[in-house]
Amino acid sequence: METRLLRYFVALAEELHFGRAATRLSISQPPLSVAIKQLEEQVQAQLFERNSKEVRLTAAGEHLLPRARQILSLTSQAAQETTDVARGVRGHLRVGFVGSSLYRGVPQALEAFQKQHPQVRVDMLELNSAEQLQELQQARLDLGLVHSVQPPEDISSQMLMEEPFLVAIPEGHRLSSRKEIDLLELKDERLILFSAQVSPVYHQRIYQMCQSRGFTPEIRHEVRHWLSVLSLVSLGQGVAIVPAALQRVGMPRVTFSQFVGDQATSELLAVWRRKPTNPLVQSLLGCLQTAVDDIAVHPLD
Amino acid sequence: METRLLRYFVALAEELHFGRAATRLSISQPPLSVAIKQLEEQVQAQLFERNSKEVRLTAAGEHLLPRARQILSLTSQAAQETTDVARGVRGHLRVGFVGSSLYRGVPQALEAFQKQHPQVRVDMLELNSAEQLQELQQARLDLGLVHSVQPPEDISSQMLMEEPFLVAIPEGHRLSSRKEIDLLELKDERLILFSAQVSPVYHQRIYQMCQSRGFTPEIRHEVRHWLSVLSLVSLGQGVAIVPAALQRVGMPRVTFSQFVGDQATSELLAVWRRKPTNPLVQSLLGCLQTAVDDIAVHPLD
DNA sequence: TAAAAATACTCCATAGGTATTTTAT
DNA sequence: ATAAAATACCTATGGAGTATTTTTA
Repeated sequence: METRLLRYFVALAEELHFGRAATRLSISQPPLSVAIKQLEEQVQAQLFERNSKEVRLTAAGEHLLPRARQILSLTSQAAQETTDVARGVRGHLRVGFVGSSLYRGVPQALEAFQKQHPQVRVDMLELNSAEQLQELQQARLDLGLVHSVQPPEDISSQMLMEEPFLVAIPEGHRLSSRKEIDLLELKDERLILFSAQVSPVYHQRIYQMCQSRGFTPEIRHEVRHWLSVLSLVSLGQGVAIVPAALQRVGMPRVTFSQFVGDQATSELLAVWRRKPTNPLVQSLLGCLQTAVDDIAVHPLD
Repeated sequence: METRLLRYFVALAEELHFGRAATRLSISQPPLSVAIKQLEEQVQAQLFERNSKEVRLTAAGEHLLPRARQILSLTSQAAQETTDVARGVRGHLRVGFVGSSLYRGVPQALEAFQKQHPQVRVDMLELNSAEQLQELQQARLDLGLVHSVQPPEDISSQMLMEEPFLVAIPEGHRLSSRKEIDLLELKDERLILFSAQVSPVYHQRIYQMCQSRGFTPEIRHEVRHWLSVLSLVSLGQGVAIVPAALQRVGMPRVTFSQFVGDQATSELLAVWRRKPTNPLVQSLLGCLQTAVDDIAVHPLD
């Protein structure tokens, strides 16, 4: 039962006149007669009771009509939607992100993207970098927002931002309000570290920074969320080495100081499958880059 | 977007291999390549990312796949159902009936019919004879069960049963337990008549019976349901002239007597549109005739 | 008798086949 | 180097057109 026959059937059922229905279909009357006969043979059912004066639907025709209409409408709808998905007007994106990206413009980027693409559903999944790469390769994720990694061959990546680590210090601490701090000054401080389990990349980088400066940091607290890190600093439980973006959280009783000289940086990368290319990924990437750059331009507003 | 292309698309989406999909579709590989390309042009979307080593769905393809499956399934379902409707296996019947038909085997006929056609929905509408004819002609009814009428040209009819009128008399009444009664004996009795509004045919016939015997019946009660007629008789409010089938109700304290000689009969006719013929109508007619005949054979069991 | 559906036939578009080329790993 | 998709080309089915016949109200 081809779509064409259903289209002809619906036209005839609505006009109840072969000539008029044929005109509406932009064909001549004989092929419509033939087509209807063919459809009737295919379903082994007479669909119309007809003579030279009138055309009426049979019970079987009455049964088919609403179904044919539904099928035709679903068909054109599916075609239109598919076009829209290809155009990037409509669709579904699954985006992974590391927790710190929330303080680096990602929420703003999402808001802008949703405004541009109201028909697109975006699902956000908080995962660490390694997990995101895995999910990407299994095509369970369309885009990842990760810390610096070596992306595999079939994964593209784009650096969104790179920012220095700062020291977060509680007010009243001996180092508080210092403009610059040497990493070595933190030697005997209680360090609040982000969980190695949740972000091994970050954890390892801090560790290596200290080691290369000649000391092993004393780890007191290991927490699973950046807000917890800042909270503990705020409560005077120690100092923390955090990406600069964390300044924007506005946590009370916490001051931030730069390191003397060049230090390792915290990176935010977007990663996605090289093929097949989902046009929405490119579009979202644009929003991300814009939002991230905006954040960088107004570092403390 | 023809059904054929959707079939090919689903096959390829499931096999993810042109050769295997083509085999499954019983065609060769090249026409499948051409067909997929054609579909992609129609929806202006690449549906598969493909090279000589692998075939994968794009986001647009992922979007289309479930919809294509649904459309194909609805299509074959609609075709099958339409065939069934034409065969009389499945469908929908709207049946009108006059109240008295409930005591003439119609419920039994329906039960038998439903057993034979579990996929058929039967809607019953209690209407008087004239209303049924109107509804039939507007195709809002498939079958009517009416009292004797002159059916119009485009309406077929079949006499289901014809039975004498009896006199229903309360126990203890002077005429009670009489085997035969002359109509004239009812001259001064209080007659309980069925509503002229609900059944003008019946009402008029009783009236004419009396008139032709030389008297005008005294009308005391005019009720809208046969059970009400019998109830009033049972309560000693009068006598009634009722179709013989009413004996089967088993109303207590009511006896039934025949009229002397030939009297007018109460008929039950089935009526239906001559065209288009719904096969279910013929089938239900068969059940009705059987059930009605059964009733006639066992008049008092 | 007249309006409309069905039939007869012709033509051409296109679905499908075979042979071959291109492509990507 | 090889497996697999794309392309080229041919054939034949069948969809659509015109002319005509049949049907029935």
